[in-house]
Amino acid sequence: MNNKGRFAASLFSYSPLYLHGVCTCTAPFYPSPPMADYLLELNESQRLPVLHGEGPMMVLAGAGSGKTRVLTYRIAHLINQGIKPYHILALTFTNKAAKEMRARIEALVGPEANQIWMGTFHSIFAKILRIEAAYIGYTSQFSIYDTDDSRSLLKTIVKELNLNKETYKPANLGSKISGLKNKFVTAAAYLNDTTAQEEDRRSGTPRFAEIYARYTQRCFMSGAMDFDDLLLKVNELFDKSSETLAKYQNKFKYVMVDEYQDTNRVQYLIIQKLAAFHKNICVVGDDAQSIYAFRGANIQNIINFEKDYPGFSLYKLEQNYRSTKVIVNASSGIIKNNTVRLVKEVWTHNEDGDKIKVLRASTDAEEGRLVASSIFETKMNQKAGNADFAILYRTNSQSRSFEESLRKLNIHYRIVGGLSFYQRKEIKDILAYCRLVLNPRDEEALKRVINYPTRGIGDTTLEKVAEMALAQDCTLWEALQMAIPPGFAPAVASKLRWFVGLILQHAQLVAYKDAYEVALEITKASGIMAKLYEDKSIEGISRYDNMQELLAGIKGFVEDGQQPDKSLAAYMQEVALLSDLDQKDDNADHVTLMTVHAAKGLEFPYVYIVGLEENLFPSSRSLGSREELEEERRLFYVALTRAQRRVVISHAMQRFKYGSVEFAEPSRFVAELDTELLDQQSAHYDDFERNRPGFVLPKPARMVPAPGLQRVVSAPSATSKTASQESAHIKIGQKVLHERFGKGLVNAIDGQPGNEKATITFDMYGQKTILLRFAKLSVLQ
DNA sequence: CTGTGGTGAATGATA
DNA sequence: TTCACCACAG
Repeated sequence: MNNKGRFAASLFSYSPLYLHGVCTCTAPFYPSPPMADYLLELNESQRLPVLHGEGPMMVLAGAGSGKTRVLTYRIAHLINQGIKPYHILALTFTNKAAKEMRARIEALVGPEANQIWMGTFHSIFAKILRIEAAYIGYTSQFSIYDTDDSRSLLKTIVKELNLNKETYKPANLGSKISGLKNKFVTAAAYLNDTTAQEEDRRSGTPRFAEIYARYTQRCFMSGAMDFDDLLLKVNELFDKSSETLAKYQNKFKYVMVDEYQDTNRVQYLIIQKLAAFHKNICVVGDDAQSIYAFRGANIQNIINFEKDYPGFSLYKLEQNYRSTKVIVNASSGIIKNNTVRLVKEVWTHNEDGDKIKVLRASTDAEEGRLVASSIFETKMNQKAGNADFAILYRTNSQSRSFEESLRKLNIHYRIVGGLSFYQRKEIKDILAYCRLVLNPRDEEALKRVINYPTRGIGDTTLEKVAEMALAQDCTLWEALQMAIPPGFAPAVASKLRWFVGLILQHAQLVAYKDAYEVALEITKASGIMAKLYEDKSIEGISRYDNMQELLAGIKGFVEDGQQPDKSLAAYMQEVALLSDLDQKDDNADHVTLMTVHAAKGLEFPYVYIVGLEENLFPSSRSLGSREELEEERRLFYVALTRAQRRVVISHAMQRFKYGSVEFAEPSRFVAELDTELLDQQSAHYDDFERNRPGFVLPKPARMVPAPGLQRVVSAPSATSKTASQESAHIKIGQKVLHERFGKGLVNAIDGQPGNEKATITFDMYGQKTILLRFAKLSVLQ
């Protein structure tokens, strides 16, 4: 009857079979009305999913193909068709994306757009959990533990169990627990899993199961959930109470999921449950942009989608509107090196555009200078503004050299990510007071502030209280209240009493004062304000300013007309799940510096992808498995596809790591770029580098005059040995030594002169194809 | 109990 | 390089 099944069957393939049909679909559910204006703004393959009526559907969308647009218009269209906005659930990746989408929908359908349930998985689920908390033994005032809180709790537990903190590192325990939770393995399930525990014994952490169980129990006692719990508990809720599930199934007649490729197992299960009744589920994603496997995202979810909804409609968006042909072709070429892919071919009508530049720097500092001066130059030549540029790196710690160089050229920049505002100590301290006022059982918040500012409640005292809590199997807060008469010197007891009173007093304010008033009063009464005010050091002043900024932010929240609930609880709920990407966008003109992960979903005319070195990008931690390496490659794909007009890539030959210099070689991803799309600039090497033993100077490429502020380095002298000269020595049958792969035998050489590729069988690593231009090879015998 | 200074370990991306 | 933790002196 239809051909959907056939397409569904060929959706996933290890050796991709390209289908040229752009889309398969049934006729739109709704009889075609006179086409609304907004539908004319879409191309054919975008319009079809927008018009899709009921029933499950998936939109596979290439980068820059208008995925968000489709989602936005589809929701708007549903509302125009008479669907009530509060029957629509839309799950996005960031709060910012949700906000923007809501604004665009509002422009199409009017103010009722604010009734759509739209937000991140975490924020929507937190909202549901606040409403339904009683079903799972929580109150609606539960706290949300961030990563630091979780780690600190784990640390306490390890200490309580008298375990070695070297073998049981909080960070490792935390990520293991998170991984389990995302795979839907609860502590109870883990305790029953003898195989897993056997594995723990073998790996030297036999008591892991116990720690996991205790962690879970302590979170529960503290009335707290960690990030993973926000998902896990919703699932638990729906399992426990079928009426609650039915309520939400009925409420959310239409379920939309953006960035579906980045959902994990628990998210998948919840979506499946919610959509089980109406089956009006619409997922949008791009397998090539799946970059969160490390936190449990599972490509399997896309395959499961076929199994769960065998008759689903598949739509593909393959026309890229964002980037030039060079960029589209380069990124497609990169992603083709992955074996696991879905069937999709991205193309564009856009102009060819500039070739991709590769900047080579001798050091990370020079990389910063080269990139900054290239931005400077481009700004002049192209009349571009700062905001047209982005510098994307693999790790946050790489930002420094770019910051310095940009600052020297007086180019304004903004760093996204890294230490966010809400992660700063002074901010977290104030928020911990707020948390405590709302939920005094919150152990982590309590430990954080009971002696901050210092008020004579030291470690010994706290330890005593903790012992009592442990003995009585109650929370610190409860122990604190009953502990006051016995066992404490009168002076200490009165300090404890004072603290309890402080919290209780403000807890009462919550009922009738708004978030700003409560926060301001607790900041004053606790002594934080005075403490921060006293400190007149540079950092101290900035801490005080941050406090003021936080208070101003809370005031802004309270005064926001859009915000119906002005309570402290409402504010805290908002703030706990903010990510750095959600920062209020200011319109100032600055270059954006961020990780590639953070750049997902964004676009910039000029994109600099930096630090393209082995062991950095791809990360050294990814080299162990094909899956992880392919994720790195998708990450590079994401980076490339952020660019609209021009991509510049850079790498350094040496960089600072742990405060000392490490040598680096160019990333394999650079070699994977089609050389026809590359425009190589000259390399800059200092003498130190050139004298390094075993160093082979790459083939000098076309010299490009450095911009005025750039130190000009002369071309390699005639006496230095170039790679092309070196590679001339390399013939078939030759034995060679490679810096990383060791000894090998050359089987074949092909490619253009100056760009030869050699196929070499290495003793240790097997056969590899290597670009001689990049390889550090020396000839044996 | 508090504050300081020294030592040692860590840098993968995130809600 | 930077941060976290520990020991020690006040």
